[in-house]
Amino acid sequence: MAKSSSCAIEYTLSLIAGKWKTVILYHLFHQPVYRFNELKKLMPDCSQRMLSLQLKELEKAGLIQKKVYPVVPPKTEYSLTKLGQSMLPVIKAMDKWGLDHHNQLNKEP
Amino acid sequence: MAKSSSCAIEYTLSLIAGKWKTVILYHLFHQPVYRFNELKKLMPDCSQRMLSLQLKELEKAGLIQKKVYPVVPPKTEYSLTKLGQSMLPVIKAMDKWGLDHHNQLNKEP
DNA sequence: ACCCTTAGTTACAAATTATTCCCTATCCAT
DNA sequence: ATGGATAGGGAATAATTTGTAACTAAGGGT
Repeated sequence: MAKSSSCAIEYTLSLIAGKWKTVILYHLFHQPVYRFNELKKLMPDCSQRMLSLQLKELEKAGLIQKKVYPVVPPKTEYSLTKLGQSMLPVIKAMDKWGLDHHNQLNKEP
Repeated sequence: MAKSSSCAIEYTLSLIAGKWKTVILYHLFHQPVYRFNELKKLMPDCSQRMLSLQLKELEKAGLIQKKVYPVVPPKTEYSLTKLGQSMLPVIKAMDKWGLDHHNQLNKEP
């Protein structure tokens, strides 16, 4: 995304700044392996194409990896790489902040 | 930015996702008060316009506040709100990750 | 009279991201 | 023969973000 970043934070942000990337990472922290359509179901507002793009970028960044089974119908499995796992503190901090401060969330009984 | 987010992480990301927002927050954590041009100097690649926009969005999000002194030439001071301060763990985690993993950074002696 | 400073704004162009809709391949079941 | 399931790809378009450059106000200094 960003060509170069003089600053550590910019760099981190450049890797996770896509609209769905942090959400994907979040899900993969909760369950280590997901198939494409399983992720899709977890993110109903994310179109198939966007999911595909975001996965591709995460993969390119080295945060996730995918395993393709040459079967019919196709089957792929996505999981975090070691690098991706190291992002856990960031994702966790963001999740916690959101839970603590997004009042619109889980308000109704 | 995002209209609504079903998920905590998306919400957090929506508030800090601008190109310079995390950097601004980062600087304000290090020094609690900055003037516009002081921030500008810390972020040479950020244009005046972008800085202005990002500050405005951070303010709208309630993460920073600004104090305007009605003097000539103008003087304004930016600082974190309480809400902004609560973002520290997120910013810190991102900074740490970037430092740990951005090899291009501080490589040469 | 003219320039400097600060903290912006405006207008416009360019680049990046996101959305929509439809298309592919292959095998299995009906 | 048709339709379904899975994991995408492609093209066109829309929306958003970012970049560039010039402009403003108001007072002080020379």
